[in-house]
Amino acid sequence: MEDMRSARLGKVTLQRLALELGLSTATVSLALRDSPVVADGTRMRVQEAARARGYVANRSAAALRTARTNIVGVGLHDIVNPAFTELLAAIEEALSAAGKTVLLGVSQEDVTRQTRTLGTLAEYRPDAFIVSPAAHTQVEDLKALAATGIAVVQVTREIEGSGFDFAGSDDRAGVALGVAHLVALGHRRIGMVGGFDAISTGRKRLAGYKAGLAAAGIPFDPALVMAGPGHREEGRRAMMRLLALEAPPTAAVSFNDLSAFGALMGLQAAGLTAGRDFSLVGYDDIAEAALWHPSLTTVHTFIPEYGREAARLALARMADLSRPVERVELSPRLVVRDTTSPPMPVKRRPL
Amino acid sequence: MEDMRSARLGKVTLQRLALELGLSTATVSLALRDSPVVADGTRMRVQEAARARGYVANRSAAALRTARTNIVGVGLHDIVNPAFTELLAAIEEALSAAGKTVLLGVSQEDVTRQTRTLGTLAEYRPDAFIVSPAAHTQVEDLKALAATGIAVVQVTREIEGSGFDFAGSDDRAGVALGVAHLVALGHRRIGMVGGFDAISTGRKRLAGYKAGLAAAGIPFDPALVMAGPGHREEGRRAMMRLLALEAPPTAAVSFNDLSAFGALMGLQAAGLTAGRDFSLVGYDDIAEAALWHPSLTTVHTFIPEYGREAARLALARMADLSRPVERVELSPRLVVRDTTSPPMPVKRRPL
DNA sequence: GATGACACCTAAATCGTTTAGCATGTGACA
DNA sequence: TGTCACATGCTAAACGATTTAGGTGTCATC
Repeated sequence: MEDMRSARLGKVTLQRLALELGLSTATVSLALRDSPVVADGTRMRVQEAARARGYVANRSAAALRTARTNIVGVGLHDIVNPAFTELLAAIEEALSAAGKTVLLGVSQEDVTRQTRTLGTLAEYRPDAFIVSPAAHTQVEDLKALAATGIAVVQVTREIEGSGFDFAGSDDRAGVALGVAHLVALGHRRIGMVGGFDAISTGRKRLAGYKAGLAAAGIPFDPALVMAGPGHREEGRRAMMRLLALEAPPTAAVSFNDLSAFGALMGLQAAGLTAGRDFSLVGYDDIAEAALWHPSLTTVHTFIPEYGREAARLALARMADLSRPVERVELSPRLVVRDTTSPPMPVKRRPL
Repeated sequence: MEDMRSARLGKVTLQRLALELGLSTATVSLALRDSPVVADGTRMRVQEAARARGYVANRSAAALRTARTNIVGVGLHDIVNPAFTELLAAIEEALSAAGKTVLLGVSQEDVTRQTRTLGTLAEYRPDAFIVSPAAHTQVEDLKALAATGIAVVQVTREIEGSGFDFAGSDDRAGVALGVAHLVALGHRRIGMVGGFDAISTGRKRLAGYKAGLAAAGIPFDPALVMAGPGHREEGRRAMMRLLALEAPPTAAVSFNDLSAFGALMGLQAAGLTAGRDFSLVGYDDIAEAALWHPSLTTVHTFIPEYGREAARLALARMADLSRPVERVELSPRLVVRDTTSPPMPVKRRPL
């Protein structure tokens, strides 16, 4: 009884298929993969039988033999932020189109968890890793991944000096664009909401902020920088603190759209209207940005594009481990919507 | 230095480790997995050596031998909708805590793509599948996955009569809650935005809409149902169409928050204010709902909770394939915010 | 009729683990 | 001294695919 069931449900392997067809496993294997060395008739017979018997290849076995898994490990520090969801979706789509499958790991911005997660992923011997490293990741953490000859590509964030491929946006230029826009509108006192030192994007975006100010000849005032992770809640608090300053800014750029949304809430809570009483520029241009009320002026960073680039880099590197390191930094574009306007002409507060 | 040496000496495998330690692979294997049959001293020696040499187990080999991969295939029809992102994040977290890794597949609501994707995932022999099936998925499509003895769990959506475990929200009750809320506010003419027949959630939510009306003794009017997928853009169009009716509704429930956001935009475009001129209830309560302006009254569906439930069901079923089928339907909760209010007392339009 | 050339297929050796079943060594005990 | 029990490790056979290095049969050519 048990036998019958297991016989019926019995796993159909290459060997079983070969047996049933009176062929060798070699021929069946080659036939299934459309090798030109097997005769057309045989190939069709094999493929037909495979279909009929519901044969499903066993990648573990193939991987063991070939040292190729067609798996790409994708390690992100967060997937709930819509920006990273878009990124993940783009990476998944591009890889899947190339016949690769995504093995997912999420670090939650925690290096310990990242080490554990990536270590586990590594046991599956992915052909490549695409990683957006958690804050405080060290060069060695990434190097360890590459040690076994696995391609490693950084996306969005990078560990400077790691020497791995990178795809992301030119964050420095991007935030500078936002500042330039505010300056052009007439703002001189411009704050920054969110962003922190422990990640490359934080550093690059802060640098962009400073560069933008410098280009306009505006001195940098550290009091106007409200560092923090890119959360909504954190953005709200940052805005409250900006508004509570002795000499509050009339405008701000922010680390990402999420913190900008929080900042918008902060403005609202303070009875101010963005785009009239205060100007705000976001970063990323996630779908929500256009729909917010008022709609968010922000910097569009082509996330799906650089997600696809990351996939391309991974495919290229796994094809040739020794190719020159490639960095892809897409130029962001300013998208002017309703949260920016010239500064209020007169009194905002008793200065 | 250490790295370079091990890199030069080639891949460090169990066998190599065994050789270097003067032990058999059997012993090393057992030692690494803390088997009690190996002496304490030996175990420590082995584990120390493994650490020192940077040994990374090869899951393909282990999987081949044990027919266990510790992989769970997660097939979603969409990951960009924040509701599914939250779901994915919850599933990933729960599985990862149980030592399982997520192999991701996205169907984009396309059965053909789903078949291909899940077929590919199957080659990796996941211990279980957690699936939110694309529209028009047939029972056989899922059965095919389970054929090889893989645990299959449905999440969010289900294929009725498939006989697989399921975790989701009680959508019928949920939407009925929303309708009841509108009825209690005094609305009698209530529309429905989004949702379609080809998916179980569409059917269940429509049923909830009808049930809600019936409970209030309000006749069902098919003209008030604007079916469609749960997109923002589609919600906007649906609202425009509702407002263009001869006798437009004074309120509506919607298939999900995304279509509700679209509907809010539609209202705004029509110069109406949600929560004053028109009442709207969303579904899911994604983070964005509370932040929208005005904030969205919606039905909270405990997405992370049922994501975790799905993970639990998958773990349970992979431990015991013959356990009784389990369905988990969490009861949603109405969250009243600012988009609902009593109907405008007098004229809305020339009727 | 020997000789290749060619088309097609096969035997067998891997890949790195796990595990059933057996071997060895050591004391305790009769 | 012989026997038993126990602790500890080892041998060897899987697992299911891929691939190298042939093997076999057929046909044209010299």
